[in-house]
Amino acid sequence: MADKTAGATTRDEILKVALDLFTDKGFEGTSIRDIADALGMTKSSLYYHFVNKDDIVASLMKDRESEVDELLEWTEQHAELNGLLRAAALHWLDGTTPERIKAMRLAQSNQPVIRRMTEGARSDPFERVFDLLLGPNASIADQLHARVVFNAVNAVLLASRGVDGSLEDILAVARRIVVELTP
Amino acid sequence: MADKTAGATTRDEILKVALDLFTDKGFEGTSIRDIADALGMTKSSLYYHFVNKDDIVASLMKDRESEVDELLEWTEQHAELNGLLRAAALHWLDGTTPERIKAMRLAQSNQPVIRRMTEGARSDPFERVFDLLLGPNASIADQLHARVVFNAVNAVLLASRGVDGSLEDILAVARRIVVELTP
DNA sequence: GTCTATATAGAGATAGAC
DNA sequence: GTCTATCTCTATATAGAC
Repeated sequence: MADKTAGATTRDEILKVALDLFTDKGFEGTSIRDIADALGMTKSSLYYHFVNKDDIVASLMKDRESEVDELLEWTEQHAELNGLLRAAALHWLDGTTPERIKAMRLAQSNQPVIRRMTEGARSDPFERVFDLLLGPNASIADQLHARVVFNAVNAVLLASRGVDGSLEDILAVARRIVVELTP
Repeated sequence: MADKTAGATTRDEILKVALDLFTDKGFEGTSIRDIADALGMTKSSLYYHFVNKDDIVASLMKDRESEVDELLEWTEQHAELNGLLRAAALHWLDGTTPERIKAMRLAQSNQPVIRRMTEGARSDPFERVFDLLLGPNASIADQLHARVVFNAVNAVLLASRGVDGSLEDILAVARRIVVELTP
């Protein structure tokens, strides 16, 4: 796409640094100045690349949208499968990259901000996936259970404070959980 | 303790309102003014009851400390039990009150703030519990898995965005998850 | 215990030169 | 594309009267 010659493009560098800071200190605990300092540039320069602070985190989230669309498509194509919940959850798991993990951490660290920014947005494609997985008559308990299955990676991330698991460790445990929860 | 005559004490009223706002809009997304307005008083009045904004959220968390201490004690007393992980997780589950759930939501909504406020504090008693549950030679995977088991309620809460489950629904699903994960 | 008034600092954001 | 300088607003927090 872009004419990437030597290092990374400035915009990508900004996103990279912002992702780390937002995840660690929180969106509102991170000032534009913090990001600029970490990059060795001034606040003003950031506004050349992004119209405002929200725009930075919006860009971070936009990068992941297509993945959920792909999941929805996959689920539609396999709607008749037996054991669809487990299969879909494992399919989602198999697509988990380090980038997605970072985005998950970002979202977990900034729930109120993400909620604010996504309310009024397009309807969550994840909801469509659950409709397909569960059918129209699922109990509340089954709805909750299915969501936990699908959020296995999130659950491991949430629980992993204090343990320094590698990406492989996290995915392996998430996979084990998915299997144990879907007999 | 306090001479509670008519309504709740003002301090408790403040904590109640602050808990809701911090959970919904986030700690830094909620101003002292927001809290004061919701209570029909002025910002200054809040500073009579709490030395600063951090103090409010610190009080909120302090209220839960004894519960973890109790869990640690229970685990020490049952250290020789077979199936200790499941038993301890279910014991923890059985002590889950609406107040604890709210505290969990607060913590999940404000991870960076909580981290900042608890770093350098006393060592997490939860860590001691996991030491007892796992022993010294547990693999990273087993450590992660045990933490997920214990965080079943958190996992359900995290996954339950978009589903309006009652307290009973949430606890029932969490219990089911604990059982399924601990054969 | 609650108020009015105010101090102070830091945030996000813009203008305009280079 | 990055800078300096600056604007403006809002936040936390305090002083002191009642």
